[in-house]
Amino acid sequence: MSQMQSVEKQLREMILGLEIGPGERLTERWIESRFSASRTPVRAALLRLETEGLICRGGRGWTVSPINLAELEQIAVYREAVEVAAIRLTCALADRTAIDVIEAMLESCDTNTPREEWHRVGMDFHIELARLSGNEFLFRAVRDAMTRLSRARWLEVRDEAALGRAWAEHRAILDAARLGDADEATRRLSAHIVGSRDRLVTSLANDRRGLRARGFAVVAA
Amino acid sequence: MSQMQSVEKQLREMILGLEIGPGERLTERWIESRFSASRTPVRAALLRLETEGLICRGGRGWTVSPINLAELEQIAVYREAVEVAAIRLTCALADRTAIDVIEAMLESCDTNTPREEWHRVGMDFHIELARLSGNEFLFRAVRDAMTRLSRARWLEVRDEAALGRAWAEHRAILDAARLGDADEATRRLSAHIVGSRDRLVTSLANDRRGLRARGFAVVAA
DNA sequence: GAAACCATTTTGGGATACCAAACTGGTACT
DNA sequence: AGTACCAGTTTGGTATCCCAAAATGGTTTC
Repeated sequence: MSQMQSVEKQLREMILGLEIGPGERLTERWIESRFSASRTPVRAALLRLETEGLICRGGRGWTVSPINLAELEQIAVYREAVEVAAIRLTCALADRTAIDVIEAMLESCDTNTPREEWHRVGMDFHIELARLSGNEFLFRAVRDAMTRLSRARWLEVRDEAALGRAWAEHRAILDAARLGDADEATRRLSAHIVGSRDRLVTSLANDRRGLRARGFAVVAA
Repeated sequence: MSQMQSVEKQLREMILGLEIGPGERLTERWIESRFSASRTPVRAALLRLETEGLICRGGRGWTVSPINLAELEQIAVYREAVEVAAIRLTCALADRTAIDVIEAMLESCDTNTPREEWHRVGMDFHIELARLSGNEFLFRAVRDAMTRLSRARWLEVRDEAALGRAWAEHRAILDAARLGDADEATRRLSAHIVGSRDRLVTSLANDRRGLRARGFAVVAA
């Protein structure tokens, strides 16, 4: 793997894992020394992460994108449109057995599963479901949207009940899709996404003070 | 403007303007000398154009993305989902007077207008309509999709009647949106996009031989 | 004490040198 | 004639150096 890819991957993981907090400043020189790479691959990696929305140019220098509540709401609208289109395509497929693979993914989570795994599976559910549509653009759109939501979802305070409810909603969506009932699957998926958005934004808005205290920039617009 | 932006802009225009044909190979050194820039900004520009899908890594070196018929069909599905979501938001707006600006854009085209202008307005119609939704992600999605479709649409053989029909469809979409009739606007928009896609793919598939003879790579998948 | 000013440092943007891998063209051998 | 092989060239990937602009911090001035 080239240094460019290596730096990009590691830096993305640090940002998504909140090892570098939202709003923190980045300098090319720091990254350079941190990953023992020269500036050329570092700059290439920064350019790519910028298009992913994980970092942005903050006047002079680079900034890890703050968590933006208005943006989270817009992303929810966007992903709803795209995920609905994807599941409608999937419901129209003759062979929908691949849905079982996604269901198995859900089943692999139980009360002993670490929170980090729940988080990953929760994202992958939507991403893999979009992949089934066979449409590369719908798939990428969902994957990119989930990447942008990842940090906010990790910060969201979710109790055991909320996790279980989301899990059940995922199951219900799959059940409708397996039967090829596009309208029902769409209704359930839309409700799930809208519900997720509301809980997410509410949770972050409430914790905004605490998150800022931990050094995480959470902005309203 | 930085050299990076300058190279990116000029190279994008050359690709979209088919001055560099689909499928052609690019070398960093050629671009370097062509635009009198060093490899650093050239490399940055290439990385950005890659994320736009205008160029791709072809094993060794860079290749101007071929026109891919299967991809065009997938993009049509994608943009339909996104544009429909956008126009529904727009129809729900209290103030829809901005629609008149788009209508004025359409009106500026008549039989004396050069073909290039028709092409640009045809794209901008969809982009600006998406912008009205106020959702940055829907807007970007439409803009990026139209960028990817741009070269193919330019190559499409369209007679006077087809241009007029598309123009009338655009008008009809605006009329429904202005009244706030989301369902009717959606129906007309969907039909328009599906029709465009069919004409586009059919036209390119028929002309594939001729296009290849002109040095334009047109692939089926 | 605050504000204006200037020297120093830091930073991103750009230029260039170097390298290993891949490609090219020709040659020798069968 | 065809094929295997090899030297030379080209190319993207990387490291490093330079530069102008912006930030920084201390000092002077009012």
